[in-house]
Amino acid sequence: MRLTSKGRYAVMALVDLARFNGINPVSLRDISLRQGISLDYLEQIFSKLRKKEIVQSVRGTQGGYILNKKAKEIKLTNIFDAVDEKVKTVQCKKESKKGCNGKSTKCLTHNLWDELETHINNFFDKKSLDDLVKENFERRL
Amino acid sequence: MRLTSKGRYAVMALVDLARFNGINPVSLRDISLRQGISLDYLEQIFSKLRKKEIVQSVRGTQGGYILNKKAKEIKLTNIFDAVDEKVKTVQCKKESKKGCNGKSTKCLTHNLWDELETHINNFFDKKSLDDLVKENFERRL
DNA sequence: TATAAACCTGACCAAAATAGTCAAGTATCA
DNA sequence: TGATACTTGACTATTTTGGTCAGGTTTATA
Repeated sequence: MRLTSKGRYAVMALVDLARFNGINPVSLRDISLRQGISLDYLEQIFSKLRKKEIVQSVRGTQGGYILNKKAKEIKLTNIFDAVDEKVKTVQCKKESKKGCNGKSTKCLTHNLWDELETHINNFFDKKSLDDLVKENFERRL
Repeated sequence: MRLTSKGRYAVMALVDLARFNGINPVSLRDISLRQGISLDYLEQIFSKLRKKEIVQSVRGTQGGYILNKKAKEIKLTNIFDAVDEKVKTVQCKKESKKGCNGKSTKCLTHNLWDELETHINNFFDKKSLDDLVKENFERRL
């Protein structure tokens, strides 16, 4: 089981954005420099975040991104969803008519992974971007 | 984030083994047939399980494997540990002297992954092999 | 004691996913 | 009109995964 860095970068970038979120949009270039994430990669990530309406883009000089909702309303689940970072457990549905392993029943661990998914998602559902900003900078927005 | 099937197979095989655990050892061949897991792959997995003393092997004709502890005492954490299925989150320690991303401080999500790891491990610490056997076969061993 | 069942080990490999890079735009503000 | 910044899509090297394959060793039993 691994957590990929795409999800991690997305969260880092958004915490950074949330922190500097104000009157002016924040450019990806600034985020790239502060967080040490390649600009090209950030663009990929923010493209997805924009499509899921987590951020808004502002084009042109002095453009950049702003949060589309309050930091408190953006849950980590939303972020991971946006960048296709899901908790993928068992792919028991490949041959849809059969159960796992091509047998006629569910595999012995089927329910286990379902429970785990729920467990993890609960964790991410509770955490908001605002929580992370507070934890890191010890101040309210 | 993904869960690999090695961990899943290990759990499946052990649930099967726990169910048929009795006077005679259970052969990998039987497990392979019942669970639809390749024999070669099972051997790799059981080699690791044996090293971590989760199972014992019995050689020779009529040989096979038996559980080394009571099913109730084998937690899923132990199983995943044995097959190197860990919750790997951030590898912030690559350049050990620096923080994440080569910066001097921890990355903004460092604590988050720590918390998540704890959260997931709590889940696996609570679940025992015996729980899974009961869930699947609705009877006590 | 021969033999077959079963364990044991390590090397090897194809496919998929990851973690990006690169190139070529388009939009918009100053 | 030029600079800045977003936008998109193709491409790719590396790593991981999910196994297979070959060649053993051990031991119960016929």
